Amino acid sequence: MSTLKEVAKHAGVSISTASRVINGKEYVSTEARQKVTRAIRELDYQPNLIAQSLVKGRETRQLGILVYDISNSYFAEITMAFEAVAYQHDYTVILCNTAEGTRTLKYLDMFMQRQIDGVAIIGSQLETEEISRLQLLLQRGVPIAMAREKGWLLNPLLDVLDNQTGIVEFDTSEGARMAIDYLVSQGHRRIGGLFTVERDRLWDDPRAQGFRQALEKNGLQINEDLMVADLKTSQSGGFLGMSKLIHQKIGCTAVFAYNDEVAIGALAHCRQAGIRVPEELSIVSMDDTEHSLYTNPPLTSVRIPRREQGEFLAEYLLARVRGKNPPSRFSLPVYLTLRQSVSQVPNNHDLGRV
Amino acid sequence: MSTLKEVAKHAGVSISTASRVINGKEYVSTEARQKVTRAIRELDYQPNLIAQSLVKGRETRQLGILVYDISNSYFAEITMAFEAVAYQHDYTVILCNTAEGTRTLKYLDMFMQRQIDGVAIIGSQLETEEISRLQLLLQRGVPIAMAREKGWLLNPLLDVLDNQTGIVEFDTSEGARMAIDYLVSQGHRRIGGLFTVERDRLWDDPRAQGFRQALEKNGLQINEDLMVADLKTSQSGGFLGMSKLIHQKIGCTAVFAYNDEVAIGALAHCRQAGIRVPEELSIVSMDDTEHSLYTNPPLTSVRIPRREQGEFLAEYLLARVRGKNPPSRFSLPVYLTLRQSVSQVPNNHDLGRV
DNA sequence: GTATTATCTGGCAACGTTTGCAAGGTCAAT
DNA sequence: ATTGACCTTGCAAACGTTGCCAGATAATAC
Repeated sequence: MSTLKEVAKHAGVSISTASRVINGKEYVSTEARQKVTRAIRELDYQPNLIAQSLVKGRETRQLGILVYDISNSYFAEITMAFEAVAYQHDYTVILCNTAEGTRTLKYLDMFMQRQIDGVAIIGSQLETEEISRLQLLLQRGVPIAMAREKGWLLNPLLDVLDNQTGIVEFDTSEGARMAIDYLVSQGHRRIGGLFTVERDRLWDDPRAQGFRQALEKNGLQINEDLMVADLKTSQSGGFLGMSKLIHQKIGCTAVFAYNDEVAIGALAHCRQAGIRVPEELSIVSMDDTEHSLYTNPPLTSVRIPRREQGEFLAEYLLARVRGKNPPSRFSLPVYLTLRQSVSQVPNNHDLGRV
Repeated sequence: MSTLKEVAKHAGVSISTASRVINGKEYVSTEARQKVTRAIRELDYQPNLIAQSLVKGRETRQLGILVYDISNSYFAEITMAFEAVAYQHDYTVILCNTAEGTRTLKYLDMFMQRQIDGVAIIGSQLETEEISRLQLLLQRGVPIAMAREKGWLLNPLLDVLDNQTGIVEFDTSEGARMAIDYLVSQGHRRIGGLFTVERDRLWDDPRAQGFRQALEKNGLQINEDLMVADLKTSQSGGFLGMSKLIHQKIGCTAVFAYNDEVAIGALAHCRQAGIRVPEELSIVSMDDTEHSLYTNPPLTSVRIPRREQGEFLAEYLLARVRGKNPPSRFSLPVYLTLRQSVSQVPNNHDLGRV
């Protein structure tokens, strides 16, 4: 493992000179420069970033990203965009999956120990202890950026962090309202919902809030039996949710799904149960991932931009690392992408089959 | 950013003693131990892993993973399993997406500079220059592990690496044969294929090889017009591929898709073109990701285990880091999962509609 | 009592860099 | 010739750890 010392020796110059060449500094004779360059090539020298980081204080050129579930393409695409930006700036990304158990806390500690340059958080709700770790990180000058849904009832401790972190947010409550409004405009009156929060915290979920608000606004009554909660955020969750909804024996003509994955599962269950979508049942969902284009039928879904999230997070952190003061707030618009999973309800069709 | 020195001072002991406490070494009085422990708590001390790595030589406790496309759930699941194992051993994972452009080379250099402890490679084919970088890595004692398909015509340079790296492999050619055999057993005689390699390298792809072999074995002739090549490995690729196949105007009753993503795209195109699957056209694919369960109809697909790949890669690297000599070869079985995307062809039904 | 061993502690060099500083050059202007 | 400005170079101190070594003290054995 060739070191700078070896390079210097091989080139017949001092370590300082070799260092200057490597860092492209001025005040080096062309002769010395050539000798060092050759030595570097001949020895396959690669600078030791560990030693560099140590002497430079911070500057490990590493960003950490806490993501809830990388196997969900929504998160995967955010992560990809994040990584792409980091790569362009010669930064490296440490990936942390936080779905199972309580990994977050340990990961945050690891970040501190690794003298990481910045931390991005996507899709994990934070416990009190984790927040205090984040505060420690901030105190030590490590920038933090988060992606989050507007409207969640946040741990009040988060307020302290609020104006010290970069935040990209999007209004899923508004998105849900748009989706429901659209369903109503198509004549739907009995609309079911598939949610992933626990039942007793149902109204904490902004998507559920939007769902409710839109129904109320349109003068429809809320029937909590039509709202399935506590599902896994996955296709299997949607599958199960749909079956539960059917067992309710309360007809609905449309279903709002928490996200595309859930909707895909729901779609699969409909198919198995012989329910035609959208003829007999309309479905809307959220995220608008690539999948929603290729389902049968393609899903009408609320678009939550993903690439933009990843890019904002990375760019914010990198700007902070450079000592700049970038805008710390970024609001992403959401909008409804119409496809074929929703159909109009005939006027006389009051009770859905489902 | 409290340092060990500060801890020592605060506790009224020497740095060495503080260090001993932190590393749980013997020969420390309980009194000293208590004082140091308290100082650590009061100062929120976290050891600086950068400094530790520097003095310990290697031991950065970081693994790098080069993965072709993290937004593909096949790769994502391998990555998740890899990360989970790393996490359990207090290792951190550097994520590198290699799909766009020539990132691999630069990433390998970054790995060297970061004194990484091990490298896993999934789904990227390696150029000559990249291989020589890998050799350098190996020379420097960095273990390497790869996941790969049997049967690819490999860069002969790879042979040199072969017995120095951990390799988990699976026979997709065999998988393709199983899939085709099954189609034939269901009476299919004209079978199309959707592939992602370039046309002129078509027979390099083991899946194409298996496709061909199975047809030949069953006495069916190969019609290259029924084999679409050069598709993107994505839903959009499958969508496009299916449309090309239809335009061939050569009827086929079944289609073999390169993987689930491609199959999902193909399915979507069928739907749009009004072709019923499996009644009018059967589809088989490979990977057997979670998606294949929830498509309409659920896909018959060749299972390529994912979690096992990620776990093997991580465990191999970690064992090597520990100086052990783990088995360096691991063959994963593939098998066909039957679902509803294939139907039997009536005896008299010779020409397919597609 | 001394010798031997076990336990505890602090000093110091090392890991591979960067960087401030001072010393030694060269060269043009005086 | 002398001055000063500017290049070029190497020395040495840092960065935060670990781990060897040598003292110091306490405990045990004779």
